[in-house]
Amino acid sequence: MSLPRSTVQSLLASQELDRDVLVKGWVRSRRGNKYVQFIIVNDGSTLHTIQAVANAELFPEESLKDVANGAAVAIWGRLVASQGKGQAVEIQAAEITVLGKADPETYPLQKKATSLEFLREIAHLRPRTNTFGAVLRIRHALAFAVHQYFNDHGFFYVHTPIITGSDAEGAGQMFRVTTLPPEHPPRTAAGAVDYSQDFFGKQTNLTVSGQLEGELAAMALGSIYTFGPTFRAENSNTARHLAEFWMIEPEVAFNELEENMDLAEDFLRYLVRYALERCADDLQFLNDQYDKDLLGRLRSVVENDFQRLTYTEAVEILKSAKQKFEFPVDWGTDLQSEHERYLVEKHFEKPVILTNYPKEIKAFYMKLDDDGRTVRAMDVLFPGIGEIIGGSQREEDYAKLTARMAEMHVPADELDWYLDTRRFGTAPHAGFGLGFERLVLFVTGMGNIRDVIPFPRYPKNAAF
RNA sequence: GCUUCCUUAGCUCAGCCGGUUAGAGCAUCUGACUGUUAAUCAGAGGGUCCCUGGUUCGAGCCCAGGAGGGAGCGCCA
Repeated sequence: MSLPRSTVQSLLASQELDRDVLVKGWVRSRRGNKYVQFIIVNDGSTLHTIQAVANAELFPEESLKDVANGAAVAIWGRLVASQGKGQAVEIQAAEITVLGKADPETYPLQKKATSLEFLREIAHLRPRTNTFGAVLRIRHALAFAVHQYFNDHGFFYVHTPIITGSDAEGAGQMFRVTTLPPEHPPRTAAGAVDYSQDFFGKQTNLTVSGQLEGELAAMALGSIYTFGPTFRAENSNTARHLAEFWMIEPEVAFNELEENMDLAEDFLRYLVRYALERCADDLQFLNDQYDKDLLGRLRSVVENDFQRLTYTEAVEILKSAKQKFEFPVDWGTDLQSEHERYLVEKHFEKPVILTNYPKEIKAFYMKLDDDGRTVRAMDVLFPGIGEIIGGSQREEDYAKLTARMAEMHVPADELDWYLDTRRFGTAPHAGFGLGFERLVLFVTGMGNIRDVIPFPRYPKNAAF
């Protein structure tokens, strides 16, 4: 019996019946009587399961004792049209081997649905559930689509460093990377920790963004993107933040804000369309189980243009809104979640791109508008998610950039390498950052970002 | 970090005004059933009521502190 293993997905789609097959997977359920037993198997290749039928002449009930929920099994048999009603095909089992037992008394997953909070505590086993199988397959498809899109559009994938020697990237608190002994680190004469004796001879951190390095690459290769892990040591306790997450950051030389928005919109639409086309079963399952509006919302994103408006226009809309807000709206302050939600979910009822924010509330590298008050920033806001993309046209003028850095107390000496792009052959360029988990959150309709990454990292939690 | 809610069987939860031996559904185990579809039916086992301290004749229930979890807010992607 040296039959190659077939996936459940390929067997369910097979037109070729009455042939010998081998399937390997994990038992989801076994039921029946002393004459016939039905074994339901999933192997992760698809949301769906295949049913193996074990007749008592070949398999007395005692012999199937270990074929319990959660056990890994190999089943040889004949792929046949099902006699039952719930499925088109099934396997008439000839031989069943238990590859790995799962004690029903202690196996934490049961046939019945359970809470996402409980599954978060057993994140090492939750991929075996329908929900997380679906989420992880969709996550894969979206990651693949990211590379597909950029490759098709002439972008180069650039690997920016995970460990960074700069702590001035301006995107939040960083995790320190060091090999110095925490109890007795070497000290300088002045008593400070002597990082010159550390592994890299200086203070190093985990990256909070690959953008600055991405800009360097874009100023040579033209169109680039990064797609890698990113770390923020911020005490953010929300359903939309992680301490470790994956970020996609395209950067394009010669692009200005308008083209940056075009790229963001086309890119997001492509990703959502890709998932709708490739992950129909998984999305249908999530739609039915969690969010009846999911598929409609995804189609609406694919079919409708995003609403573009400036920060100033948004403030005017919010000020004349009938709705009362907890926080007042005032030009110059950043918009609150409730304001963004109003614009996206109530006023426009579609994704919104907000541009030209006051310079005071945005990063130092964003290009100053001619009025000197606003910068060429853009935030893409999605229903239920909030900010899914943050980006800008970058300040390419050396004098203006260094002036902004001085105003915002960004140490220019540490970013001298970055300033070289403005010294030598500077040019307009623009880019943005897309939080990959926020994209997966939107596409799957999950409510908590901790449920769209296999092993979530957040304050007080680094299990597994 | 702030606000607020929650923590009772493996899971999801109920538990009245503080009062005898803490309950249900599902799961598990045993049995029944000739093709089941989250199979069904019958029975059984299963509890540190999150922890610590307090009030009380008596605490799952009231009080204080702590731990863990959810939701919202802030920071942002």
